[in-house]
Amino acid sequence: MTTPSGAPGARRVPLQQRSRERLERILEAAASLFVERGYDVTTMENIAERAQTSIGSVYQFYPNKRAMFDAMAERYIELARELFEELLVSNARIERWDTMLDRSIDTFAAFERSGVIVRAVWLNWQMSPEFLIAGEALNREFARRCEAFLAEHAKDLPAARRLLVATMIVEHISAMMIVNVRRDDDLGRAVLEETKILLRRYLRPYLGPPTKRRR
Amino acid sequence: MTTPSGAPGARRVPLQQRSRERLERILEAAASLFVERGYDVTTMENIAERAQTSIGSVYQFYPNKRAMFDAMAERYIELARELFEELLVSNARIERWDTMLDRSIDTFAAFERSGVIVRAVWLNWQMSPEFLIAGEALNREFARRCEAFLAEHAKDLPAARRLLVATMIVEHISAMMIVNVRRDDDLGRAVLEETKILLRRYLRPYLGPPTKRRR
Amino acid sequence: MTTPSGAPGARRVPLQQRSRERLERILEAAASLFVERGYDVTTMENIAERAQTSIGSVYQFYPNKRAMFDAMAERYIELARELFEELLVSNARIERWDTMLDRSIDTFAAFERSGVIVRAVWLNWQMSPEFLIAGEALNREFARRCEAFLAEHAKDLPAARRLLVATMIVEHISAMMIVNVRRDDDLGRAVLEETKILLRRYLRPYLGPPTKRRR
Amino acid sequence: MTTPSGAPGARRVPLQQRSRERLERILEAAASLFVERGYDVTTMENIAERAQTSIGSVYQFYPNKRAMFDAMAERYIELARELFEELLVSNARIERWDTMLDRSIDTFAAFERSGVIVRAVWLNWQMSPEFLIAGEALNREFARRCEAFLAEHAKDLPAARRLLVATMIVEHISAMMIVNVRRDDDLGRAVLEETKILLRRYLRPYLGPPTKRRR
DNA sequence: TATGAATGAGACTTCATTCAT
DNA sequence: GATGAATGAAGTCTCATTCAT
Repeated sequence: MTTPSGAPGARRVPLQQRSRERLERILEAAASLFVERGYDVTTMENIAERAQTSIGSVYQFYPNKRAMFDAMAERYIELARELFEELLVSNARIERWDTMLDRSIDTFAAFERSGVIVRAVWLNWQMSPEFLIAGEALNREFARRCEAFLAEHAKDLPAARRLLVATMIVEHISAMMIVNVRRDDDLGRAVLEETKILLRRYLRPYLGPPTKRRR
Repeated sequence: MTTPSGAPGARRVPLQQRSRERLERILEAAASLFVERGYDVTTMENIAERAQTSIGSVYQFYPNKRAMFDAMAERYIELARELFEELLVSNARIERWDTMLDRSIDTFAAFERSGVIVRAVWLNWQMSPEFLIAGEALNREFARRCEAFLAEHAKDLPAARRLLVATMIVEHISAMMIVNVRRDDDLGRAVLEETKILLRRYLRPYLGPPTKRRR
Repeated sequence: MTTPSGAPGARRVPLQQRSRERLERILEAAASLFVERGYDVTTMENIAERAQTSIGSVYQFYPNKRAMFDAMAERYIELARELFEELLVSNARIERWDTMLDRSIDTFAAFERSGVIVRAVWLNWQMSPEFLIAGEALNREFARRCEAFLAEHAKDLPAARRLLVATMIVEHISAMMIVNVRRDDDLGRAVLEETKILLRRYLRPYLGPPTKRRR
Repeated sequence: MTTPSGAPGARRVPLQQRSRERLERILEAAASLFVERGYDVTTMENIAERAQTSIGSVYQFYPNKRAMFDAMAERYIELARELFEELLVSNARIERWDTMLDRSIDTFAAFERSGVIVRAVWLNWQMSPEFLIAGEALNREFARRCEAFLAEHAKDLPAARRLLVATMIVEHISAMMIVNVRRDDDLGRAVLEETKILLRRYLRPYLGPPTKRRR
């Protein structure tokens, strides 16, 4: 956040072509290992090896293992923020809430599939004990936004239940994202698709038939 | 499996009152740490300390950390098996699928709340990189059973989609169990309750109105 | 040496039948393990197990592992001393040095074969780094006695070489005893027999033809 | 065997001057401790300390204590093999068996004195319970070679006794090598010299007067 | 006294991090 | 910068010894 974009949290911002490539290789290597084995179990040696560099080079860019993850996380957040803005804009034009839901899930899923780094951050936020708090905070944040949406659109939902329903949406989508990231097969993709149906059926009584509602 | 219940996989099965208490303390300590920090990060020293014993005592009972977890897992499986049998019996008497669903979720939730050891096993199976495979295998097994149920009851569901819907049920419940275990507050419990509603709405088109179906 | 014979170095001198038996069992168990695996590698647990007692009982008799070995060693020394006296007496009656040599080797070999405890002490004195000094001291002592014998009988041997020849006798016999203890087959026994021949041939130039020499 | 000489079985083969020195220091430190205290009793910490390095450095080169010893052993074997070939060649030119014997003993003795590593391997093969089997196998191998020699040259020795005499030669030389290694004083060296005499006298009846025999 | 559980010092080993080349 | 060797704190595990029953 304090460092310029491109290598947030990094020790040194590489300007040379060579260095930038190396940094990218290191980050990808680390991310893929974090996905495969988890943050705790991955060693710095592992990372250097997969990145085809020396361990010294890894430390050239990041002062420690945690900083590396944090750098990924910042990149994740930055990308997610952009995505979210776009999503808001594009959703603003949509009239039906079910389409918005589909669109949101698709967008999020596409994001999660967009790179190892994103996957690594998501998976470890959600699953590594080290980062549970971060992951939960994130979900809470999402839930708050959802709640706002419900406040505006779910006229049939009592205010007292709004947070609950919002949490449901977030946690179920979040869980299915993990399934999606972990199972790279057809079923994984199908589950995501089916989740749209599931949520549509779940939310209908709260949001009403997905006809044009706006104004 | 060959050792008596209560200390499967153990090095030594304590018969004295004192020792049994100590073993229980160690197991509880380990389990609570596994829940709080995760399996990988928890050290044997941590466990001994929280159990208020020496590290030597821990090793008296289990030859290594993994064996300890496995012992918990065996206990989990044993209890889960019993529970499952009971559930089958009690479900057999129920006519409405939505009641069965509620009952199943309640039973599972109660089980998960029944002790730290159960929680530790569940959480780490689902979340620790060490055990991901075990956790996935377990979910697959559950899905298979669900599939069989759907084959019998979900007349409106094409065979090709059965595995998908079964996977949905399992993964969503499983995910909410994690939420339930992790958030020990009211919202945690409410989420679980709401999941019953969610699944009822989701499954209705497949299983029809929850009227008496049997014969 | 300070404690009464029967259990030298022991914590407690067992008077009861039961206890004496147990002590004997422990000592035999320890000795056999010391022979098989060596002193360092043998654990107190191992000993208790093979003696079919508890580890507590072992400590009832000996305050620590070393004390156990020392007790065996004292027993060894005591027995060896007796043997040596007898040997001197019996050798006194013999006129031919080769017969004396044979007799000595046979006696020593028989002694070494007389029990595990003796074997354990010998082997570990000669081979365990822990006890090397003890073993070397013992050999030096033997060599000194041999030297005295040579001084009297080996008229053709210059005084300057006496210690050397004595050392040769001791070290070669000692080494063959180890072979004898380690290899319990025919070859092991044959080697010992052949060593008599070897030493006879070696010593003849120093001690002259083995005719009656004694006045 | 696949790694270059100097660091067989090693984790990492150092190419830098500095590292090679360090490795050598570690190996020497370990060897000297193995000689002084024996393999079992020597700790990795001891080795690091004497080598004036950190324990981590020791593990940089060898994954564990055993691997370190094995590396030494490989070096020993390699050197011994060369030596043996040379010995065969040089012996081929010699006509008298006693000269060959002397030469063999001298060569072996010089080898044993050539460095701590060699001494450490020999001593521990012959004495540490961990390696007894290796040591015995080695001696058996030597004995077999000796037997072959006797088959060709000891016309007066019945075939049935060949193995025995070969075993005698090997075990006696082997034992004296241990004496030689352990006692670094004049007597130690003298014993070795005297052993030549001993074996000459012992073998003469089997091999005849040491005149030219060949062809 | 016999038992065996409890203890903890100390050995082995890994790996994040530093540092010399 | 890049490299990879060096470091040592920290974790795993064993086993001699003590202690409660």
